[in-house]
Amino acid sequence: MNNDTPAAGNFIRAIVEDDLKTGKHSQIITRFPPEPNGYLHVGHAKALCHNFGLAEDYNGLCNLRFDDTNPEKENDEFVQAIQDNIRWLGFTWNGEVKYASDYFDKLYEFALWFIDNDLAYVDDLTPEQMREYRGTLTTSGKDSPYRTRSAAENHDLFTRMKDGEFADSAKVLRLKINMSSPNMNLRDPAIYRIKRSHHIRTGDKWCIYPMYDYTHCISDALESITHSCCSLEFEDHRPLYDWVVDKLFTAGLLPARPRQIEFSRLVLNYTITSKRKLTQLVSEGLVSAWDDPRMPTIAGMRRRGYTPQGVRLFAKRCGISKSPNVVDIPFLETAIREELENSVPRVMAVLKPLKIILTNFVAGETGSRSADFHPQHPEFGSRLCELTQEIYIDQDDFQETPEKGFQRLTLGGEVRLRHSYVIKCEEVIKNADGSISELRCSIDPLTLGKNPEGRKVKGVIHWVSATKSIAAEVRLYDRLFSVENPDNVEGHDFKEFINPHSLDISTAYIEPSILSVKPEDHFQFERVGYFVADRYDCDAAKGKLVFNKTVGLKDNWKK
RNA sequence: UGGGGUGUCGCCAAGUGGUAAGGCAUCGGAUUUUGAUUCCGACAUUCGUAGGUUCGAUCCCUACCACCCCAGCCA
Repeated sequence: MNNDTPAAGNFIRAIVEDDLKTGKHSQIITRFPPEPNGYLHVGHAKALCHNFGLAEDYNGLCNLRFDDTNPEKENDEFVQAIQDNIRWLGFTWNGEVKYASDYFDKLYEFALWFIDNDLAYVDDLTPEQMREYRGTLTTSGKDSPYRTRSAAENHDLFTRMKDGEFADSAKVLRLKINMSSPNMNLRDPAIYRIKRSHHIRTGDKWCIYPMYDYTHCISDALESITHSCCSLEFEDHRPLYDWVVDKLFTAGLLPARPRQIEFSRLVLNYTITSKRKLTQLVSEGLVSAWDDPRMPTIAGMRRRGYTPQGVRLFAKRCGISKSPNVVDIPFLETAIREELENSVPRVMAVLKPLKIILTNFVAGETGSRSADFHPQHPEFGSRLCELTQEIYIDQDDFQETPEKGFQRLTLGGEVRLRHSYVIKCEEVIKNADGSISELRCSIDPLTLGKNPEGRKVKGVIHWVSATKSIAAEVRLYDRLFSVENPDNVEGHDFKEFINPHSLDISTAYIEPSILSVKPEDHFQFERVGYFVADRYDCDAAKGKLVFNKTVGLKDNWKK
């Protein structure tokens, strides 16, 4: 089994344990707050496993809250897909799905409260002017001329903003904090903008929308979130988070004061996790869809054959810290493979067929063996591996003149047919162009279910009956990008690095037991790798068999 | 030249004043009708660098270096 490392003591768990021990909280509540502007990817999977995992492990709750404050980019397809992904990973959110937009009325009232307490003002500066007034990283900003408007005037103006009296972008509501703060986030951040855009939940009710920094912390507090975990880039938003929450909490308007804790986001080499760029791959048809098996999306990984347990194992192994969490794809693949190892049946399939005629095969006399679907798990059942006179083996398993160390079939050499006899290659039949067309081999009749006497046959190869095997479409995947960091190569667009060989479709011949396959059934094709029946295209009843290669087997043959 | 972070084995990652967990990878070896799996064993005298405090420092102090984030009416 996978030696599940104990949920590594990470620094956030240490904080949670301490809060529980000291009685600061009797129960923790975390939250996962995706913006529905794209599909969830492997980086979200890490964050999601952390937030939901924390709740699971400490008997707490985890809310699912869509951060739907920017109607221009958000849509319902994403809302649905995200929920599917989370359920698929096996997590359950607390109560109903929540939306930041559930709090739009509250948020509006609080904005008025900030205004009435002289902590917010309506600003008429244009976006360009605002940028100028903000100053730079090294120079202080300066106050907007509108900063000194009276509370009454601001109250009136903001009300009219809401009522649609002003054009989009004509005014914004800003918090009155400190224009010379070294922290840019505190230089009077805008918290409301005018934007006439149809919202997936609230329709056309609003023409002003609250912004992230203002919305997120208040939403957390309204839900009594105890630990609000996010990625590192929000570290210097924390003073703002605390500023907003403290003001409202002190005034008795909020039930809790959540704590924001930041950890590093996941970086997977040879892939991208920018939602904008993933969107581009889909919209430009560079991949088939968001769930293309080559996509690093949760939906893509699912279609590729990754399992929830495998993804969760991966996330756990990545850990939670504040140092850059850069990992290689094999690290992900190992977790997937490891989890599949003991949970899926094995069958034989030949991807690049080479025909063999068994010269001394006698129908009705030459025997066949029944074999378990998993060597360590007899409970998976068994099936007959029926030998026929003509079989296919994989082209890679034969070398006329073997290279050093090759222990498969050679001319004049012997090899074990898995679950069947030892055979010996007597003759190589070639085409006019010199390529091999078929092999003539003889069976050693004394080797069915037992080792030959007096000699050792080391090699074991897989095979299928040429006449009884089932042809199926197999989709072989390789990494989508050919460089480690496609996102970040100076002077180049990430699309230049798309691997032209990331998808290879071919035909495989699979043993007949495969006929009972159902979509999303996982298998190990022995000696080849793990495959999954495509969840949409595989339909055995209609005679259409389609398998996606999930991940190859480890290959320790050192050439 | 501002602010916020991070630097522990090839990659993740614990630890934190008492002499470096674990996982992945790698390398040996055993078992094996999958060159898979499984199993055993090896794998940082050293914690970005340089000083300092201390009986003792990866952990405290000082300086330095490298890298990441921040100037959206995005999240």
